[in-house]
Amino acid sequence: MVHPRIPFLKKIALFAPLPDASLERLAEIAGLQRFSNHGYLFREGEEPDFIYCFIEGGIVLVGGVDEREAVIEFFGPGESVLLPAALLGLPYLVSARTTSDGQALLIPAGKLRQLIDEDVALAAQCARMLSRHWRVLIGQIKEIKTHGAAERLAQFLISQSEKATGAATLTLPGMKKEVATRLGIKPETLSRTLKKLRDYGVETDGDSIRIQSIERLAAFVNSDHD
Amino acid sequence: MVHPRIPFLKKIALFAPLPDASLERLAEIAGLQRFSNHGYLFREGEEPDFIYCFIEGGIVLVGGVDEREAVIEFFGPGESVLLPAALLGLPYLVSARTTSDGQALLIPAGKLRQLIDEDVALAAQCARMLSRHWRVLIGQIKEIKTHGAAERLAQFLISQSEKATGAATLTLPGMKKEVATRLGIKPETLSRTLKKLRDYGVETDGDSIRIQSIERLAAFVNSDHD
DNA sequence: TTTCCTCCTTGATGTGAGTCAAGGCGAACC
DNA sequence: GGTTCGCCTTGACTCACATCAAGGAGGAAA
Repeated sequence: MVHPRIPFLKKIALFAPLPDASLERLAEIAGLQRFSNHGYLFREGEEPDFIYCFIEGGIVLVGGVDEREAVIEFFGPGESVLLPAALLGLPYLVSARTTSDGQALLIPAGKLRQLIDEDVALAAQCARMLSRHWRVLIGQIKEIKTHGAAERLAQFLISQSEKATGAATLTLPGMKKEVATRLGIKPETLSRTLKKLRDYGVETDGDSIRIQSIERLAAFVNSDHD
Repeated sequence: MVHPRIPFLKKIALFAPLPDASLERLAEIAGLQRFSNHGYLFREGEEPDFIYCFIEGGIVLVGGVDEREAVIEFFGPGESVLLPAALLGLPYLVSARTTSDGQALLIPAGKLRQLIDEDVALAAQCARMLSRHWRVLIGQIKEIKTHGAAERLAQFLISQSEKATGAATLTLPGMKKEVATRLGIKPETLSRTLKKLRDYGVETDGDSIRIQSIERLAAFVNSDHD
């Protein structure tokens, strides 16, 4: 008798590699929830109730408020957020705004904290996933500190395209103004910078972007162009 | 018969909360090593051999090379680095330059990867420590994206002082030029910015800094001062 | 003492991105 | 249809920080 939520758990990178026994324990406590676009799933400063694992649709993690808002990263299907806050039982450092309709698995933070002290497979997998997140953030910090706006945008576009070579088409994971603060720039600057990248084979049409050659863009990122 | 390296392990935040059984397993594989100032402990791109836990002295984590160098963070006694790379078995994303003489516990990455799949206490503790690091990095990203140079410097000085109120004296954790890139600015700008902060009660004398009132500095960070 | 470093500071000038302000464009609604 | 509203783009101007260039201060070695 397999639990009906197991197939959903298998879609989440954090849980997919776990043995059946662990998955079943998680399935017991997990809940499925729909959400709609342009809302907040949770806000900075709140106590951690759940971790969110996205089955469909996605969110953008933002820190700070209004004019001092910093977009940390976009998250979509298969990804999960809030593990750090849940494990430590500390208030969220960020808010999550939905970027589309969708549904998410919610795992209660308290129960997860219990499980992690009893289940090696789960604990080890959490550590590995957190390690991956750490590396993503390090990459972002290096990029902000060492590259200008145009290079950061180019790198971001490359990271958003699944392919690693040739031409690619992608859809921006959120509104342009969210993409702008993800890159640490203003919407006006994003607009101008996208125009500059036309010279390097980047065509824009609304929130859909076409890269003529990923290699060419990548060359631009790594060039010193003094 | 207690292992002689256990007292050292107890000084490391990552391991301190672990039960004796876990500590003994770690003690078996750990080694103690001295290092001297102005050298590299490891470099970006290398395969992970060890995680480094600092007993005495410290390092600065830097990404990139030379003129495109980004200082990620300073680490000192009780702290540890490279857990993410070790757990995933992926090449280092950063290099470590020593900022003083000192000694570190080295834990072999391969052995640690084995242990973590067998020892719940260790795995859970790694997950918690990685969660803490995640939150530190998120804080840094928010700060870079939402605050100007003077505010970032002020916040950094506050974070470096142990106290949370009143007056404080602190020593910069590295050379001024390293502090500068930690803040995402140039050494010249750091110099000028420190001068500006004199108006807010920050006195500089070489690498030693005196803050007259932490509350006053904190107020400056959070003010919009338009 | 001298030279020769390396690190830091200071001043003059340059520039990338921010700010301010106007308008375009599509979606939703009456 | 027309109106409104939110998102994006564009242009003119500003400013924070970078760059370039010239010392100064301290330490090490001869």
